[in-house]
Amino acid sequence: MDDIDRRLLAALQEDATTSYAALGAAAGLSAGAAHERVRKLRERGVIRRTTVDIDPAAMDLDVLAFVLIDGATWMGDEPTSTALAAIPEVEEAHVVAGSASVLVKVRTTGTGALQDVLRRLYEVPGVSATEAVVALDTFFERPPWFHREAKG
Amino acid sequence: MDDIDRRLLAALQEDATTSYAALGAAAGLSAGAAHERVRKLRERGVIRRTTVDIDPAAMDLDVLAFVLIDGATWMGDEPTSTALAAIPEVEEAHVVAGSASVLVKVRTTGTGALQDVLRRLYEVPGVSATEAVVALDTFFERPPWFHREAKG
DNA sequence: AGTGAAAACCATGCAAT
DNA sequence: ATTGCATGGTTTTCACT
Repeated sequence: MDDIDRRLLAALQEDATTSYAALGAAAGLSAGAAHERVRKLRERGVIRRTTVDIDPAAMDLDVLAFVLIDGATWMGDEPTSTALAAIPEVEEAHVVAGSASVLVKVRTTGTGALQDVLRRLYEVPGVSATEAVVALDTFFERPPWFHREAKG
Repeated sequence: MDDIDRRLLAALQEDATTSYAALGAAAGLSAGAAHERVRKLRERGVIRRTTVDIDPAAMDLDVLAFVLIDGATWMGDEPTSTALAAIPEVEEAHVVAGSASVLVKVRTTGTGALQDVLRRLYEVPGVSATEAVVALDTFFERPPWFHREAKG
């Protein structure tokens, strides 16, 4: 993981359709060498997948909320993860430190669907209370490590 | 935005390196037609970008926190957005309803760097208090609308 | 809007360094 | 690990439907 790798990752994160020739030019490498480095970045799991970023609004996902979940029992284990992953509207789930046990990010088509997700969250074993923080406007959402300078 | 578009989006979200021939086969279309559909999805902004999903741990981003920000003044406008976007460690920023004004998602290389981000957050005009909820473990993080069945 | 084929372009493998 | 080149596959265009 050197400077060249970081430059390749920055270019790919911005536009993964960039050709290996252009990628090489951006990193000071030939197309073949760029190809080989990217192959290894995938192999090592640094690049987890190549994907498309879809506008949630186009999918009618207009309501975003963060839900702080209090647990009556320990919720940091596998069964909780599986139960939360089974709810498609739950985009992220994290075990957190603080008064809450788990924090989930939820995206739904409306407030009615959000209410339904909260109902399903209460059916997850251990959940004793929830507090929803509803987003009114999203300033921005960007990938981790986006556009940061590749510094040695 | 019909069933075919949803099938194309689902396939691309799972693996954006899929060829148009394979994409067409998955959606019941020729390669040319699949290409044209995807071109239009990009044009309409449904597909915002083609990108790579990078493992944060590979970038030494080991600490994740959600910070609830209280504001002494109205923070729902442009200057706040710009000030928050200027902090690279801030991955997301949302105006929220509830006791807090803004919620940000922050990823840093350690607790020291997190403390530094909190310091910079206090320098954003209007910020009167912050409450950080630190993630101990991430169950999962997936794209919006991931892997949902394309139903009419 | 979709098809099928042609043409331009790119990914991928390889010999050499 | 990188280069330059060859080749096969893919993207992209186009006339037709």
